[in-house]
Amino acid sequence: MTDAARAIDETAAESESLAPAVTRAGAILDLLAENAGKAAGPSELARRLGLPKSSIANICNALADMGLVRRVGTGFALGRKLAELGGAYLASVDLVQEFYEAAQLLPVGSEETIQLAVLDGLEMTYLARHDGRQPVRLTSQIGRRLPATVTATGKAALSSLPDADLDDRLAGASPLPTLTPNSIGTIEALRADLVAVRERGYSMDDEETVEGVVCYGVMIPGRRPGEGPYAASITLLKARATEERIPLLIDDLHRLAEQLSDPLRAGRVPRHAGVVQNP
Amino acid sequence: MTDAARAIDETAAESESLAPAVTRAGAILDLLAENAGKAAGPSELARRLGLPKSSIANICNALADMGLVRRVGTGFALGRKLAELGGAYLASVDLVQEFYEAAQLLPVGSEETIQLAVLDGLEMTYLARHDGRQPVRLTSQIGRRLPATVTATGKAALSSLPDADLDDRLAGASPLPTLTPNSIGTIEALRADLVAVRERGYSMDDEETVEGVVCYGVMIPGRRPGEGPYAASITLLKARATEERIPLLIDDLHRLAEQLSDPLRAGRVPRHAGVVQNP
DNA sequence: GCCCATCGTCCAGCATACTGAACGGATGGC
DNA sequence: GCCATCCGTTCAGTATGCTGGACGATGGGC
Repeated sequence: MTDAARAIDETAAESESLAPAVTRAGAILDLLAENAGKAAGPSELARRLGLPKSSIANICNALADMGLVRRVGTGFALGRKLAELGGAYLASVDLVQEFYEAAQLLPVGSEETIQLAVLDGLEMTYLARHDGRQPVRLTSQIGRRLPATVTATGKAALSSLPDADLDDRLAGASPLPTLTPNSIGTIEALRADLVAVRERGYSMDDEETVEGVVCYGVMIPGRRPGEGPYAASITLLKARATEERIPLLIDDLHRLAEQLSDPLRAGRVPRHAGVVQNP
Repeated sequence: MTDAARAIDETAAESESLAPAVTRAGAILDLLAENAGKAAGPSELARRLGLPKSSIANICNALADMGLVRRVGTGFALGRKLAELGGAYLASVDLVQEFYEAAQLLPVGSEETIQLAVLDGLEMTYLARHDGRQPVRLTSQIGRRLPATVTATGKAALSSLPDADLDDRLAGASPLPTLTPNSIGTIEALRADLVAVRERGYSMDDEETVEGVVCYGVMIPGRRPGEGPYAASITLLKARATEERIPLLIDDLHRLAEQLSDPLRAGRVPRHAGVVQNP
C-alpha cells in the first residue's frame, strides 16, 4: 500500500473514530513497524500520514513516556513495551501454549521447523514457531504477516472457509501478491488449489513463498466464535522433502491439528496416521 | 502495585501528557496485559483506572478497530496486532538477531536454555530465548518482566552500572521483591552480591527466581547511548549444574558476550576461555 | 417469577486537546 | 563562510473530543 493510499485510509478511519488520538497513535506504530529499525522524526511521520506535525509530536511524546516507542536521536522507533504486550497477548492465546508443548513431542516433525499462524483477512499472522534441529533461518519471525494465498498455513486456513466468506475476502483482491515465480497469482488458480487441499487433507507451498523451501500445512479450527481459523505448517528445505519423509510429516501435522482442536480428548486417546482433517 | 496506586500514577502521568487519550490507551493495554487471558469490560476498566466509563469505551473501540485489542464477548482483551508490533520491535534490535545466531553456535551452552534481557529500571525485560534440548519449560516467555535483583541477567546488568546510577535505581526500592526463600531481599545483600559478580566476572541465581533452577549471567553493553545494559543468561535445572559443566557454560557465556559486544572483531578473531567481562 | 443491581451504549454541553503559524537551531549546498 | 532549507519545539485560539447522566438490556438473588 502506498503512503498516499494509507493516508486516505487513516483519514477515513479517523473520521469515524471517537478517539482520534488513539487511532493516530496506532497508525504511527504501524508506520514505524513497516520501516522497523529506522527512526522517523515528527515531520516525516506527519508527511506520510497526512496529519499535522504538532499532533504527531504530542502523540509520539505520550507514546515515548509509556515506552511504546523509544527516542533514538531526535526521532522515534518502536519501543520495548511492545515486546511486553506482544508476549502477553501470545501468552493469553491457549493455542500458542499448547502448540509449543505438542510440537516438540511430534516423533518426526519435531526435528523440523513448525509454525502456527492465524488468518486475518487475506494475510496470515505467525504466532509461534518450533525450531527443529535443521538450521532453516529463512522462516518468518513471530508476529510477521505473509499473504495467505502463497503460504501453506494460509491455504490450509482458506480451504476451511465457507464459500461466501471466501468470496468476500477475495473480492477486489486481484491480482494476488506473489513472492516467487511459483506463487499462485490468480484467483482461479487459488480456487483450484483450495479444492485440492480439501481433497488431500493438507496444503502445500512448493517454493511459493521462498525459493528452495517447501511447506505443508493443516487447518486448526478457532475455539471461540469469530476467531479466524488457525493453521500449522512444517517448513523444510526442498532437498530434505523426500518421498519417504513427507508422509511422516503429514501424519505429524494431522496429529498436531487433532491435539490442538480438542486437546483433552486427543491427549487421552491418541490416534495416529490416517486422520482426516474435515470428517 | 495496587490498582489504587496505579490509578494515582496514571492520573499524575496524564496531567502532564499532551495526548491524554494515548496515555490512557496505554494504561488500558497495561491493565489487560496484567490479567492476560481474562477479558475486561468498560466498567471494570473504568473502575480500576479511575477514569470515566464513556472515555474508556471510546478508546477501547478505537483500539479494537485497529486490532490492538480484540472483543471477546462484550469485553476486551489484548489483540493480535500487538504480536505483530512486538515482533517488529524485536526484529529492529540488532542484538536480538545476533543473539539467536550466536547462541546456537555455542559448543556447550547451545544445549541449554539461553536468554537475552535488557535492564529497565529495576526489572529485566526478556527479549529472546534460545531453547536447548533440555526441556526446561519453566523459563520466561519473551516480553516478560522479572525483578532484576533476583535474576542472573538482572544482577549481571546491575553490576555494570556506575555507583550513582545504581543508587538512583535502588532509592526507595526497599524491601526488594522476592520470588523464593533464596531470593536476595535486602539492598545490603544485593550490593555485596554485585561486588562478587564484578570480581567473578559473571552473576549467579541459585534458586532465587524458581526453586530447583539455577542461572548464570553476563553483562552485554548497550550499543547506543541511553540504551540500558543488556545481559545473557544460561538456565538449567540445579541437578544438571555439575562442577564439570559449569565452567564450560561460563566460558560460553563470556564468548557470547564478547561476540555481541563487538560482533565484527569477535567473529574474525574468536577467543576462548578466560575472557574477563570488564577489561 | 419478580426485582434489583450492573452492564454497555447513547447524547448534548463544556472544558480541553488539537491545530496552524512562528521561533531558534542544525544541516548541507554553493 | 554564508544562506537557504528543513527540522523539532512552542504557543494561543478554537473546533472538538471528553464527560456525566440517562436509557435499555441482561442476569443473578431471593
